[in-house]
Amino acid sequence: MELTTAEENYLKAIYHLSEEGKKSVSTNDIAAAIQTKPASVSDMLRKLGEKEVIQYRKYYGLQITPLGMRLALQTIRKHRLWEVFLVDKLHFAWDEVHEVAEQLEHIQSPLLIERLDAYLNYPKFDPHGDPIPDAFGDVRSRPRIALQEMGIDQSGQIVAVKDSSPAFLRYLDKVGAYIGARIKVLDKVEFDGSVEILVDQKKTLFMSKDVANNILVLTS
Amino acid sequence: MELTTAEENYLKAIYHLSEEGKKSVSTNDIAAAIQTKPASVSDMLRKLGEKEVIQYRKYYGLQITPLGMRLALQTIRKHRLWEVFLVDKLHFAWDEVHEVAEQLEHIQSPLLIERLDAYLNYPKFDPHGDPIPDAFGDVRSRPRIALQEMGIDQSGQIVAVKDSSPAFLRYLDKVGAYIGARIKVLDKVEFDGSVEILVDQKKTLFMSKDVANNILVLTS
DNA sequence: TTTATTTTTTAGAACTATCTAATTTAATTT
DNA sequence: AAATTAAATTAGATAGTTCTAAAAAATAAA
Repeated sequence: MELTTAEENYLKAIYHLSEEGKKSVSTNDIAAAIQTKPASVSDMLRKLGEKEVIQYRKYYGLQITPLGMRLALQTIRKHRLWEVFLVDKLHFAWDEVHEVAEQLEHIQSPLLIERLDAYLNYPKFDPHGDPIPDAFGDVRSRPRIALQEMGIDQSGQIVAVKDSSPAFLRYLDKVGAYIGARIKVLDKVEFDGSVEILVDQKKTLFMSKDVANNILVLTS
Repeated sequence: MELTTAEENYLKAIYHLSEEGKKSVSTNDIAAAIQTKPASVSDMLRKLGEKEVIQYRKYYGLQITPLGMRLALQTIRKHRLWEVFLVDKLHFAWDEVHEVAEQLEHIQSPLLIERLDAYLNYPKFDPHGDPIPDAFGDVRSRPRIALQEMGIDQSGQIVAVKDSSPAFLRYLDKVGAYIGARIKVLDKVEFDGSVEILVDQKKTLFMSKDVANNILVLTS
Protein backbone atom coordinates (compact mmCIF):
# COMPACT_ATOMS: atom_id res chain seq x y z
CA MET A 1 0.00 0.00 0.00
CA GLU A 2 1.33 3.28 -1.06
CA LEU A 3 0.59 6.74 0.22
CA THR A 4 0.94 9.96 -1.74
CA THR A 5 3.07 12.79 -0.37
CA ALA A 6 -0.02 14.67 0.76
CA GLU A 7 -1.39 11.59 2.50
CA GLU A 8 1.92 11.03 4.29
CA ASN A 9 1.88 14.61 5.52
CA TYR A 10 -1.65 14.32 6.85
CA LEU A 11 -0.88 11.04 8.57
CA LYS A 12 2.25 12.45 10.15
CA ALA A 13 0.34 15.47 11.43
CA ILE A 14 -2.36 13.21 12.87
CA TYR A 15 0.24 11.08 14.57
CA HIS A 16 1.94 14.08 16.12
CA LEU A 17 -1.33 15.57 17.33
CA SER A 18 -2.33 12.23 18.83
CA GLU A 19 0.98 12.00 20.66
CA GLU A 20 0.49 15.42 22.18
CA GLY A 21 -1.87 13.89 24.66
CA LYS A 22 -5.05 15.16 23.05
CA LYS A 23 -7.77 12.57 23.49
CA SER A 24 -9.24 13.33 20.06
CA VAL A 25 -7.75 15.02 17.04
CA SER A 26 -10.11 17.51 15.42
CA THR A 27 -10.45 18.50 11.80
CA ASN A 28 -9.57 22.06 12.75
CA ASP A 29 -6.45 20.96 14.62
CA ILE A 30 -5.18 19.14 11.57
CA ALA A 31 -5.99 22.05 9.29
CA ALA A 32 -4.04 24.38 11.54
CA ALA A 33 -1.11 21.98 11.79
CA ILE A 34 -0.57 21.63 8.07
CA GLN A 35 -1.84 25.06 7.12
CA THR A 36 -4.79 24.15 5.01
CA LYS A 37 -8.57 24.50 5.25
CA PRO A 38 -10.86 22.24 7.30
CA ALA A 39 -12.76 21.39 4.12
CA SER A 40 -9.63 19.87 2.60
CA VAL A 41 -9.03 17.91 5.78
CA SER A 42 -12.51 16.37 5.74
CA ASP A 43 -11.93 15.14 2.24
CA MET A 44 -8.57 13.67 3.06
CA LEU A 45 -9.86 11.97 6.22
CA ARG A 46 -12.41 10.15 4.10
CA LYS A 47 -9.62 8.94 1.83
CA LEU A 48 -7.33 7.93 4.67
CA GLY A 49 -10.29 6.06 6.15
CA GLU A 50 -10.79 4.17 2.89
CA LYS A 51 -7.11 3.26 2.87
CA GLU A 52 -7.56 2.02 6.44
CA VAL A 53 -4.70 3.97 7.96
CA ILE A 54 -7.22 5.68 10.21
CA GLN A 55 -10.61 4.72 11.54
CA TYR A 56 -12.95 7.55 10.70
CA ARG A 57 -16.54 8.36 11.61
CA LYS A 58 -17.97 11.60 10.27
CA TYR A 59 -18.55 14.25 12.92
CA TYR A 60 -17.25 11.88 15.60
CA GLY A 61 -13.52 11.81 15.12
CA LEU A 62 -10.75 9.47 14.14
CA GLN A 63 -8.19 7.03 15.43
CA ILE A 64 -4.97 5.86 13.84
CA THR A 65 -4.92 2.17 12.98
CA PRO A 66 -1.86 0.00 13.65
CA LEU A 67 -1.12 0.18 9.92
CA GLY A 68 -1.34 3.98 9.98
CA MET A 69 0.90 4.09 13.02
CA ARG A 70 3.53 2.02 11.25
CA LEU A 71 3.47 4.21 8.16
CA ALA A 72 3.58 7.43 10.19
CA LEU A 73 6.57 6.18 12.16
CA GLN A 74 8.32 5.25 8.93
CA THR A 75 7.95 8.78 7.64
CA ILE A 76 9.09 10.25 10.95
CA ARG A 77 12.09 7.93 10.92
CA LYS A 78 13.08 9.19 7.50
CA HIS A 79 12.55 12.81 8.45
CA ARG A 80 14.73 12.56 11.52
CA LEU A 81 17.49 10.58 9.86
CA TRP A 82 17.72 13.23 7.16
CA GLU A 83 17.88 15.90 9.84
CA VAL A 84 20.85 14.15 11.41
CA PHE A 85 22.50 13.95 8.01
CA LEU A 86 21.96 17.65 7.31
CA VAL A 87 23.36 18.74 10.66
CA ASP A 88 26.14 16.19 11.19
CA LYS A 89 27.42 15.90 7.64
CA LEU A 90 26.36 19.02 5.76
CA HIS A 91 26.70 21.35 8.77
CA PHE A 92 23.26 22.84 8.59
CA ALA A 93 22.20 24.81 11.65
CA TRP A 94 19.48 22.99 13.50
CA ASP A 95 16.96 25.68 12.66
CA GLU A 96 17.59 25.30 8.92
CA VAL A 97 16.88 21.61 8.53
CA HIS A 98 13.15 21.26 8.89
CA GLU A 99 12.01 22.50 5.49
CA VAL A 100 14.50 20.38 3.58
CA ALA A 101 13.84 17.28 5.68
CA GLU A 102 10.17 17.83 4.98
CA GLN A 103 10.95 17.16 1.31
CA LEU A 104 13.55 14.43 1.78
CA GLU A 105 11.25 12.35 3.99
CA HIS A 106 9.11 11.50 0.97
CA ILE A 107 11.89 9.86 -1.05
CA GLN A 108 10.89 6.24 -1.61
CA SER A 109 13.75 3.80 -1.23
CA PRO A 110 14.07 1.37 1.66
CA LEU A 111 17.68 0.69 0.70
CA LEU A 112 18.50 4.40 0.86
CA ILE A 113 17.21 4.72 4.41
CA GLU A 114 19.00 1.58 5.57
CA ARG A 115 22.28 2.83 4.14
CA LEU A 116 21.77 6.33 5.47
CA ASP A 117 21.07 4.95 8.93
CA ALA A 118 24.29 2.94 8.82
CA TYR A 119 26.26 5.88 7.42
CA LEU A 120 25.10 8.06 10.30
CA ASN A 121 26.01 5.32 12.76
CA TYR A 122 22.48 4.36 13.75
CA PRO A 123 21.60 7.56 15.61
CA LYS A 124 18.89 7.24 18.25
CA PHE A 125 17.96 10.93 18.42
CA ASP A 126 17.66 13.75 15.92
CA PRO A 127 19.28 17.21 16.30
CA HIS A 128 16.24 18.45 18.25
CA GLY A 129 16.57 15.55 20.65
CA ASP A 130 13.56 13.68 19.33
CA PRO A 131 13.87 9.90 19.18
CA ILE A 132 14.33 8.18 15.81
CA PRO A 133 12.09 5.13 15.37
CA ASP A 134 13.97 2.02 14.26
CA ALA A 135 13.16 0.12 11.06
CA PHE A 136 10.35 -1.68 12.88
CA GLY A 137 8.81 1.52 14.21
CA ASP A 138 10.01 1.05 17.75
CA VAL A 139 10.83 4.27 19.56
CA ARG A 140 13.30 4.41 22.38
CA SER A 141 12.08 7.50 24.18
CA ARG A 142 13.68 8.95 27.25
CA PRO A 143 11.60 10.25 30.18
CA ARG A 144 11.78 14.00 29.87
CA ILE A 145 10.24 16.91 31.71
CA ALA A 146 9.92 20.59 30.87
CA LEU A 147 12.67 22.74 32.30
CA GLN A 148 9.88 24.74 33.93
CA GLU A 149 8.92 21.72 36.02
CA MET A 150 12.38 21.17 37.52
CA GLY A 151 13.08 22.08 41.11
CA ILE A 152 15.80 24.33 42.45
CA ASP A 153 19.27 22.70 42.41
CA GLN A 154 18.05 19.91 40.11
CA SER A 155 20.41 19.10 37.22
CA GLY A 156 19.88 17.64 33.79
CA GLN A 157 20.62 17.74 30.12
CA ILE A 158 18.65 19.56 27.44
CA VAL A 159 17.44 16.85 25.09
CA ALA A 160 14.62 18.37 23.06
CA VAL A 161 12.34 21.31 22.46
CA LYS A 162 8.57 21.34 22.17
CA ASP A 163 8.37 24.35 19.88
CA SER A 164 10.94 24.05 17.13
CA SER A 165 10.14 27.22 15.21
CA PRO A 166 13.21 28.80 13.61
CA ALA A 167 12.75 31.90 15.78
CA PHE A 168 12.84 29.86 18.96
CA LEU A 169 15.80 27.75 17.81
CA ARG A 170 17.76 30.86 16.91
CA TYR A 171 17.05 32.27 20.34
CA LEU A 172 18.38 29.11 21.95
CA ASP A 173 21.50 29.18 19.82
CA LYS A 174 22.05 32.80 20.80
CA VAL A 175 21.88 32.18 24.53
CA GLY A 176 23.87 28.95 24.23
CA ALA A 177 21.17 26.55 25.39
CA TYR A 178 21.73 23.92 22.73
CA ILE A 179 20.64 20.28 22.69
CA GLY A 180 23.03 18.36 24.88
CA ALA A 181 23.86 21.25 27.19
CA ARG A 182 24.12 20.27 30.84
CA ILE A 183 22.15 22.58 33.07
CA LYS A 184 21.30 23.16 36.70
CA VAL A 185 18.38 25.17 38.06
CA LEU A 186 19.76 27.88 40.34
CA ASP A 187 16.57 29.72 41.18
CA LYS A 188 12.90 29.95 40.33
CA VAL A 189 10.88 33.15 40.55
CA GLU A 190 7.43 32.29 41.83
CA PHE A 191 5.89 35.54 40.69
CA ASP A 192 6.32 35.11 36.92
CA GLY A 193 7.50 31.51 36.69
CA SER A 194 10.87 32.47 35.27
CA VAL A 195 13.98 30.45 36.09
CA GLU A 196 17.68 31.03 36.49
CA ILE A 197 19.90 28.25 35.24
CA LEU A 198 23.58 27.40 35.03
CA VAL A 199 24.65 26.17 31.59
CA ASP A 200 27.66 23.88 31.22
CA GLN A 201 28.90 24.89 34.65
CA LYS A 202 29.99 28.30 33.52
CA LYS A 203 27.25 30.57 32.25
CA THR A 204 24.13 31.65 34.13
CA LEU A 205 20.98 32.46 32.24
CA PHE A 206 17.52 33.86 32.93
CA MET A 207 14.60 32.34 31.14
CA SER A 208 10.95 33.32 31.01
CA LYS A 209 8.31 30.78 31.94
CA ASP A 210 7.32 30.42 28.29
CA VAL A 211 10.82 29.56 27.19
CA ALA A 212 11.39 27.17 30.09
CA ASN A 213 8.19 25.40 29.18
CA ASN A 214 9.40 24.74 25.68
CA ILE A 215 12.64 23.07 26.70
CA LEU A 216 12.68 19.39 27.58
CA VAL A 217 15.25 18.06 30.00
CA LEU A 218 16.52 14.61 30.85
CA THR A 219 16.98 14.85 34.59
CA SER A 220 19.69 13.02 36.39
CA MET B 1 9.99 30.85 -12.04
CA GLU B 2 9.30 27.45 -10.73
CA LEU B 3 8.87 24.17 -12.52
CA THR B 4 6.88 21.21 -11.26
CA THR B 5 8.52 17.80 -10.98
CA ALA B 6 6.88 16.66 -14.21
CA GLU B 7 8.02 19.78 -16.04
CA GLU B 8 11.58 19.27 -14.82
CA ASN B 9 11.52 15.71 -16.10
CA TYR B 10 10.27 16.73 -19.52
CA LEU B 11 12.85 19.49 -19.79
CA LYS B 12 15.65 17.16 -18.78
CA ALA B 13 14.57 14.59 -21.37
CA ILE B 14 14.42 17.28 -24.05
CA TYR B 15 17.89 18.48 -23.11
CA HIS B 16 19.33 14.97 -23.28
CA LEU B 17 17.69 14.24 -26.64
CA SER B 18 19.00 17.53 -28.01
CA GLU B 19 22.51 16.69 -26.86
CA GLU B 20 22.41 13.36 -28.64
CA GLY B 21 23.05 15.14 -31.89
CA LYS B 22 19.50 14.92 -33.19
CA LYS B 23 18.72 18.05 -35.16
CA SER B 24 15.12 18.10 -33.96
CA VAL B 25 13.47 16.45 -30.99
CA SER B 26 10.14 14.85 -31.82
CA THR B 27 7.06 14.40 -29.68
CA ASN B 28 7.38 10.65 -30.10
CA ASP B 29 11.03 10.68 -29.01
CA ILE B 30 10.12 12.47 -25.82
CA ALA B 31 7.20 10.16 -25.16
CA ALA B 32 9.48 7.15 -25.56
CA ALA B 33 12.17 8.69 -23.37
CA ILE B 34 9.94 9.32 -20.39
CA GLN B 35 7.53 6.48 -21.02
CA THR B 36 4.35 8.36 -21.57
CA LYS B 37 1.98 8.95 -24.47
CA PRO B 38 2.57 11.47 -27.29
CA ALA B 39 -0.71 13.16 -26.38
CA SER B 40 0.63 13.97 -22.92
CA VAL B 41 3.80 15.32 -24.47
CA SER B 42 1.93 17.69 -26.78
CA ASP B 43 0.11 19.12 -23.82
CA MET B 44 3.26 19.58 -21.81
CA LEU B 45 5.14 21.18 -24.72
CA ARG B 46 2.43 23.83 -24.88
CA LYS B 47 2.93 24.54 -21.19
CA LEU B 48 6.71 24.58 -21.40
CA GLY B 49 6.34 26.97 -24.33
CA GLU B 50 4.17 29.28 -22.24
CA LYS B 51 6.75 29.20 -19.48
CA GLU B 52 9.35 30.08 -22.11
CA VAL B 53 11.78 27.30 -21.33
CA ILE B 54 11.33 26.05 -24.87
CA GLN B 55 10.35 27.70 -28.13
CA TYR B 56 7.50 25.69 -29.55
CA ARG B 57 5.64 25.72 -32.85
CA LYS B 58 2.90 23.17 -33.29
CA TYR B 59 3.72 20.42 -35.79
CA TYR B 60 7.10 22.03 -36.47
CA GLY B 61 9.22 21.22 -33.48
CA LEU B 62 10.90 22.87 -30.54
CA GLN B 63 14.12 24.40 -29.31
CA ILE B 64 15.36 24.88 -25.77
CA THR B 65 15.71 28.52 -24.74
CA PRO B 66 18.74 29.75 -22.73
CA LEU B 67 16.47 29.81 -19.67
CA GLY B 68 15.40 26.22 -20.30
CA MET B 69 19.00 25.20 -20.77
CA ARG B 70 19.95 26.73 -17.44
CA LEU B 71 17.11 24.98 -15.62
CA ALA B 72 17.84 21.63 -17.28
CA LEU B 73 21.51 21.83 -16.33
CA GLN B 74 20.54 22.66 -12.77
CA THR B 75 18.46 19.50 -12.55
CA ILE B 76 21.21 17.43 -14.16
CA ARG B 77 23.71 18.90 -11.71
CA LYS B 78 21.55 17.82 -8.80
CA HIS B 79 20.99 14.36 -10.24
CA ARG B 80 24.68 13.71 -10.74
CA LEU B 81 25.76 15.10 -7.39
CA TRP B 82 23.28 12.80 -5.66
CA GLU B 83 24.65 9.89 -7.67
CA VAL B 84 28.14 10.66 -6.41
CA PHE B 85 26.78 10.81 -2.87
CA LEU B 86 25.00 7.48 -3.20
CA VAL B 87 28.06 5.70 -4.59
CA ASP B 88 30.87 7.38 -2.67
CA LYS B 89 29.22 7.75 0.72
CA LEU B 90 26.39 5.23 0.89
CA HIS B 91 28.19 2.57 -1.14
CA PHE B 92 25.47 2.02 -3.69
CA ALA B 93 26.51 0.07 -6.77
CA TRP B 94 26.58 2.31 -9.77
CA ASP B 95 23.66 0.44 -11.35
CA GLU B 96 21.44 1.05 -8.30
CA VAL B 97 21.61 4.83 -8.12
CA HIS B 98 19.54 6.07 -11.02
CA GLU B 99 16.05 5.53 -9.66
CA VAL B 100 16.81 7.16 -6.33
CA ALA B 101 18.68 10.07 -7.90
CA GLU B 102 15.67 10.54 -10.13
CA GLN B 103 13.70 11.39 -6.99
CA LEU B 104 16.40 13.30 -5.13
CA GLU B 105 17.05 15.65 -8.06
CA HIS B 106 13.71 17.34 -7.45
CA ILE B 107 14.45 18.44 -3.88
CA GLN B 108 14.31 22.24 -3.82
CA SER B 109 17.06 23.81 -1.73
CA PRO B 110 19.96 25.75 -3.21
CA LEU B 111 21.76 25.59 0.13
CA LEU B 112 21.49 21.80 0.20
CA ILE B 113 23.13 21.44 -3.20
CA GLU B 114 25.92 23.88 -2.35
CA ARG B 115 26.67 21.99 0.84
CA LEU B 116 26.42 18.60 -0.81
CA ASP B 117 28.81 19.73 -3.53
CA ALA B 118 31.34 20.86 -0.91
CA TYR B 119 30.85 17.69 1.14
CA LEU B 120 31.63 15.56 -1.90
CA ASN B 121 34.67 17.71 -2.64
CA TYR B 122 33.34 19.40 -5.75
CA PRO B 123 33.32 16.33 -8.01
CA LYS B 124 33.56 17.03 -11.74
CA PHE B 125 32.15 13.70 -12.95
CA ASP B 126 29.44 11.33 -11.75
CA PRO B 127 29.88 7.58 -11.22
CA HIS B 128 29.03 6.93 -14.87
CA GLY B 129 31.72 9.37 -15.97
CA ASP B 130 29.27 12.06 -17.06
CA PRO B 131 30.33 15.64 -16.28
CA ILE B 132 28.63 17.53 -13.46
CA PRO B 133 27.64 21.09 -14.45
CA ASP B 134 28.83 23.71 -11.98
CA ALA B 135 26.50 26.11 -10.19
CA PHE B 136 26.47 28.36 -13.26
CA GLY B 137 25.62 25.53 -15.64
CA ASP B 138 29.08 25.25 -17.14
CA VAL B 139 30.10 21.75 -18.11
CA ARG B 140 33.69 20.65 -18.27
CA SER B 141 33.46 17.79 -20.74
CA ARG B 142 36.38 15.70 -21.87
CA PRO B 143 36.89 14.62 -25.47
CA ARG B 144 35.90 10.99 -25.53
CA ILE B 145 35.62 8.30 -28.18
CA ALA B 146 33.95 4.91 -28.22
CA LEU B 147 36.25 2.04 -27.33
CA GLN B 148 35.23 0.56 -30.69
CA GLU B 149 36.86 3.46 -32.49
CA MET B 150 40.28 3.03 -30.89
CA GLY B 151 43.16 1.59 -32.87
CA ILE B 152 45.37 -1.35 -31.97
CA ASP B 153 47.92 -0.54 -29.25
CA GLN B 154 46.11 2.69 -28.34
CA SER B 155 45.67 3.27 -24.58
CA GLY B 156 43.12 5.19 -22.56
CA GLN B 157 40.87 5.33 -19.55
CA ILE B 158 37.22 4.31 -19.38
CA VAL B 159 35.34 7.47 -18.43
CA ALA B 160 31.71 6.88 -19.31
CA VAL B 161 29.12 4.62 -20.84
CA LYS B 162 26.50 5.49 -23.45
CA ASP B 163 23.97 2.89 -22.38
CA SER B 164 23.65 2.89 -18.60
CA SER B 165 20.99 0.22 -18.22
CA PRO B 166 21.41 -1.85 -15.05
CA ALA B 167 21.99 -4.97 -17.14
CA PHE B 168 24.88 -3.38 -18.99
CA LEU B 169 26.38 -1.88 -15.85
CA ARG B 170 26.23 -5.22 -14.11
CA TYR B 171 27.99 -6.83 -17.03
CA LEU B 172 30.78 -4.25 -16.83
CA ASP B 173 31.16 -4.79 -13.11
CA LYS B 174 31.39 -8.50 -13.69
CA VAL B 175 34.17 -8.30 -16.25
CA GLY B 176 35.98 -5.59 -14.28
CA ALA B 177 35.66 -2.78 -16.80
CA TYR B 178 34.70 -0.05 -14.33
CA ILE B 179 34.82 3.70 -14.81
CA GLY B 180 38.40 4.79 -14.30
CA ALA B 181 39.95 1.55 -15.51
CA ARG B 182 43.05 2.03 -17.70
CA ILE B 183 42.89 -0.03 -20.85
CA LYS B 184 44.90 -0.79 -23.96
CA VAL B 185 43.58 -2.25 -27.21
CA LEU B 186 45.51 -5.44 -27.97
CA ASP B 187 43.66 -6.60 -31.07
CA LYS B 188 40.64 -5.91 -33.21
CA VAL B 189 38.78 -8.58 -35.15
CA GLU B 190 37.72 -7.13 -38.44
CA PHE B 191 35.14 -9.79 -39.14
CA ASP B 192 32.74 -9.05 -36.28
CA GLY B 193 34.16 -5.79 -34.93
CA SER B 194 35.03 -7.31 -31.56
CA VAL B 195 38.08 -6.14 -29.62
CA GLU B 196 40.59 -7.59 -27.21
CA ILE B 197 41.75 -5.24 -24.49
CA LEU B 198 44.11 -5.23 -21.55
CA VAL B 199 42.56 -3.91 -18.35
CA ASP B 200 44.73 -2.32 -15.66
CA GLN B 201 47.81 -3.96 -17.15
CA LYS B 202 46.87 -7.38 -15.89
CA LYS B 203 43.64 -8.79 -17.28
CA THR B 204 42.82 -9.35 -20.95
CA LEU B 205 39.23 -9.20 -22.07
CA PHE B 206 37.21 -9.87 -25.22
CA MET B 207 34.39 -7.53 -26.04
CA SER B 208 31.74 -7.63 -28.74
CA LYS B 209 31.34 -4.69 -31.07
CA ASP B 210 28.10 -3.71 -29.34
CA VAL B 211 29.72 -3.54 -25.93
CA ALA B 212 32.77 -1.69 -27.21
CA ASN B 213 30.49 0.84 -28.83
CA ASN B 214 28.83 1.61 -25.52
CA ILE B 215 32.02 2.37 -23.65
CA LEU B 216 33.57 5.82 -23.86
CA VAL B 217 37.29 6.25 -23.43
CA LEU B 218 39.53 9.21 -22.76
CA THR B 219 42.53 8.44 -24.95
CA SER B 220 46.01 9.41 -23.99
C1' DT C 1 -35.45 23.40 25.43
C1' DT C 2 -34.91 26.57 22.06
C1' DT C 3 -31.43 29.51 20.14
C1' DA C 4 -26.87 30.69 18.96
C1' DT C 5 -22.26 29.32 17.99
C1' DT C 6 -18.77 26.39 16.58
C1' DT C 7 -17.28 22.50 14.07
C1' DT C 8 -17.49 19.59 10.32
C1' DT C 9 -18.93 18.13 5.94
C1' DT C 10 -20.65 18.60 1.14
C1' DA C 11 -21.02 20.89 -3.36
C1' DG C 12 -18.92 22.99 -6.96
C1' DA C 13 -14.86 24.95 -9.13
C1' DA C 14 -9.85 25.27 -10.44
C1' DC C 15 -5.30 23.18 -11.49
C1' DT C 16 -2.00 19.44 -12.59
C1' DA C 17 -1.01 15.35 -14.97
C1' DT C 18 -2.35 11.63 -17.37
C1' DC C 19 -5.01 8.59 -20.62
C1' DT C 20 -7.88 6.94 -24.97
C1' DA C 21 -10.04 8.04 -29.10
C1' DA C 22 -10.69 11.06 -32.79
C1' DT C 23 -8.98 14.59 -35.72
C1' DT C 24 -5.67 17.31 -38.11
C1' DT C 25 -1.28 18.15 -40.29
C1' DA C 26 2.92 16.65 -42.43
C1' DA C 27 5.64 13.33 -44.90
C1' DT C 28 5.87 9.34 -48.17
C1' DT C 29 4.62 6.57 -51.75
C1' DT C 30 2.52 5.45 -55.89
C1' DA D 1 -0.77 15.30 -57.75
C1' DA D 2 -3.55 12.13 -55.27
C1' DA D 3 -3.62 8.67 -51.96
C1' DT D 4 -1.65 6.50 -48.17
C1' DT D 5 0.87 6.37 -43.95
C1' DA D 6 2.96 8.41 -40.01
C1' DA D 7 3.24 11.97 -36.59
C1' DA D 8 1.26 15.39 -33.78
C1' DT D 9 -2.58 17.66 -31.71
C1' DT D 10 -7.18 18.31 -29.69
C1' DA D 11 -11.28 16.73 -27.20
C1' DG D 12 -13.14 14.60 -23.52
C1' DA D 13 -12.37 11.69 -19.16
C1' DT D 14 -10.31 10.39 -14.84
C1' DA D 15 -7.73 11.06 -10.62
C1' DG D 16 -5.45 13.86 -7.05
C1' DT D 17 -5.28 18.07 -4.22
C1' DT D 18 -6.91 22.24 -2.94
C1' DC D 19 -10.06 26.20 -2.46
C1' DT D 20 -14.60 29.09 -1.33
C1' DA D 21 -19.22 29.11 -0.15
C1' DA D 22 -23.12 26.80 1.58
C1' DA D 23 -25.30 23.27 4.34
C1' DA D 24 -25.53 20.03 8.10
C1' DA D 25 -24.43 18.32 12.63
C1' DA D 26 -22.84 18.79 17.29
C1' DT D 27 -21.96 21.69 21.27
C1' DA D 28 -22.69 25.62 24.27
C1' DA D 29 -25.55 29.28 26.06
C1' DA D 30 -29.63 31.64 27.23
